[in-house]
Amino acid sequence: MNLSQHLNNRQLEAASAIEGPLLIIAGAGSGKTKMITYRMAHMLEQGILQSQILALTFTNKAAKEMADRVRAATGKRLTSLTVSTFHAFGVKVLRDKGRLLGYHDNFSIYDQVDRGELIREVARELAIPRETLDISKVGNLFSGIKGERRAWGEEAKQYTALFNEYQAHLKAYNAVDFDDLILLPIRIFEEHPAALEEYRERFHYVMVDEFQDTSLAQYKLVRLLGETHRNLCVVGDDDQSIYSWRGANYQNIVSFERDFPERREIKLEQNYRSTKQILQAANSLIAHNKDRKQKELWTGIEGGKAIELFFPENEVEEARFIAEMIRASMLRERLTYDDFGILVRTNGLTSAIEEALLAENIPYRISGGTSFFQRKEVKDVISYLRVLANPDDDVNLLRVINTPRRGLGRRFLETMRELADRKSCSLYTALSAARYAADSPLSAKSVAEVGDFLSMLDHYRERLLSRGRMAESVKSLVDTLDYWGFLVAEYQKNEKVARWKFGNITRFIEMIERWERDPDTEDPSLFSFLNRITLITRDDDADDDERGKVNLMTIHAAKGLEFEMVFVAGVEENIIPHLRAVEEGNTEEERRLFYVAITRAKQKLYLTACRKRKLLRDWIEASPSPFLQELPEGLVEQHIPPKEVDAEEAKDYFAALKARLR
DNA sequence: CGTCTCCAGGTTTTT
DNA sequence: CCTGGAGACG
Repeated sequence: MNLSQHLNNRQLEAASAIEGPLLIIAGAGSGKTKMITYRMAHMLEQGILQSQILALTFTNKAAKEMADRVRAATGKRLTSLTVSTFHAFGVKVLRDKGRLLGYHDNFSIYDQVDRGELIREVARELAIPRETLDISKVGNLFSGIKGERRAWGEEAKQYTALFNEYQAHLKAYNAVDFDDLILLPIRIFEEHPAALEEYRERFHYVMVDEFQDTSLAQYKLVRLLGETHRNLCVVGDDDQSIYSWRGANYQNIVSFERDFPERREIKLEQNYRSTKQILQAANSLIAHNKDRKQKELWTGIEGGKAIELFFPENEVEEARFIAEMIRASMLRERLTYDDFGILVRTNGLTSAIEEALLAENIPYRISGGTSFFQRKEVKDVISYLRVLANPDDDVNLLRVINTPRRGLGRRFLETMRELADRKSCSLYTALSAARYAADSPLSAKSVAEVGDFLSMLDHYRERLLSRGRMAESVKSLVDTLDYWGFLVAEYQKNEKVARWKFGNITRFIEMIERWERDPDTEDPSLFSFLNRITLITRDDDADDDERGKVNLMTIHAAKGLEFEMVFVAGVEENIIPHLRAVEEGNTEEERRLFYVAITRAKQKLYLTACRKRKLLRDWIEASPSPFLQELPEGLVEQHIPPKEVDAEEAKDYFAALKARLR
């Protein structure tokens, strides 16, 4: 393979530096993925074994894309190359070595919904009044503490007892939360040097993509693995760090420089994606951030068109404008649907746009929002599977014990929880005991119901844990539960909804079947299936029929993607930058977010800022985003409809914008 | 004792 | 607009 044929000098330098620590600062659109692909292909060509390489990414999509591209470049089957997200890697380590910390390999993984339910449950046990507890806030606090990005401050201290109980419950349920997937591997490696040694021996070459999005804990994990052989390559762009709320800390770039002083540093600054106009706008915007590594992105792409800024009356107008613009440009510019990206700050902003696209008959795909696996009906089935895999998982047992209804209600559960607390055992154990106990505190009717429930679980546990034909067993389970009858009863007024929901379950079962039959699935067991789907948010299974559609998504979801034509909707104060972020003092991150949005565009960028917008129930006046002032004058063509000019003029900001236009 | 119905409250980004 | 909790009914 001749690298210099495909890569520019900087890229070539990065791709050929295999030994020793390497820091690559890769600007937006600088051919990062290409460089990584060739770097990996080059490594394999140099005789490095697939099994010696560990590549860590942030999203499943990125992992899949990287593997696909390396496969395409080398033409090899990648049987033992590890390309995985941090969390998926954590699962692997935990399944491999979790026993060292007392975990069984059927552990459950809790997402933040489960986490919230567990916190609620623990708070109930500790008799903490519900109204004093903001579940999601406490959940974030716990996550922050576990990820070492928050300390036990004054206001946090009041939750110490709750936290300790939360942790104890997780352990008792043989469950881990997302933070544990990083933390527990670190603990395993710190407490069991032999395990660490084994992993260091195995992975001689470690690579991290989107390094600016790693958390402190993730960096610690990577450092542990790479400390001895020091073949650690990290690739990132501090200007695209947009996940600080989830613990991402681009200061890790500085830490890396400190921990690996002999590192080489390479900057990729040539942009192959966007026109001069777009790149200039992006550069000038991001220059307003104080805290960044100096770099100057440049492009050779000439002949670009102006960025255009429109001010629709409200979000319905905005959506219609975008839909019409797409229709018109398809003909004019000879573009196809998938050349368009519509980016928004929050998921809530997609609905008006969806409606307009539907009305215009424009096929679209939407990513983000509640994922397929979070839908209630799917989650119900998954909860059953989790309980079958791990009966001590109280959170999931609670979710299914009365769904569909079997007359085991609030009072019954209170009795059972009391019993479980008293014997300090799991609910499942308490149920099993109550079923046969002579002095059972339950009514005969409840005992009979519990008996049926447990027998049913036993039956399906046996079926699902023995190898093979999972999909069939799940289908049978759904039939036995009469979930269809349950849905019909639940949505009497709306049979369509019931049918749609059942359709989702059918789809879910088909997914199991496909996964089960896929020869690439290493371990087609219930455990590995459950672990896998917890870590999938987007429905990445459905990528075949998604071609030829307009892409509607949040800016976060758009990172790493590019489109010929990009619309950024809702470029308004309190949205970009988001009000909550500004309150928390994260304006710089919001600027980076806008930077990411702008740099997705190859040829043409449209920005829209509504005059009015419906918030909750009422209409509010909206103002254009202050970031618009940071774009260079003359680059942005502004379209203010003449009739609108007087009424809003009172808004001084708007007047300022208008003045600049003339 | 369990279920149904109505009402209030709340929406940043996601592995 | 959807969810979770409180109170009425069966």
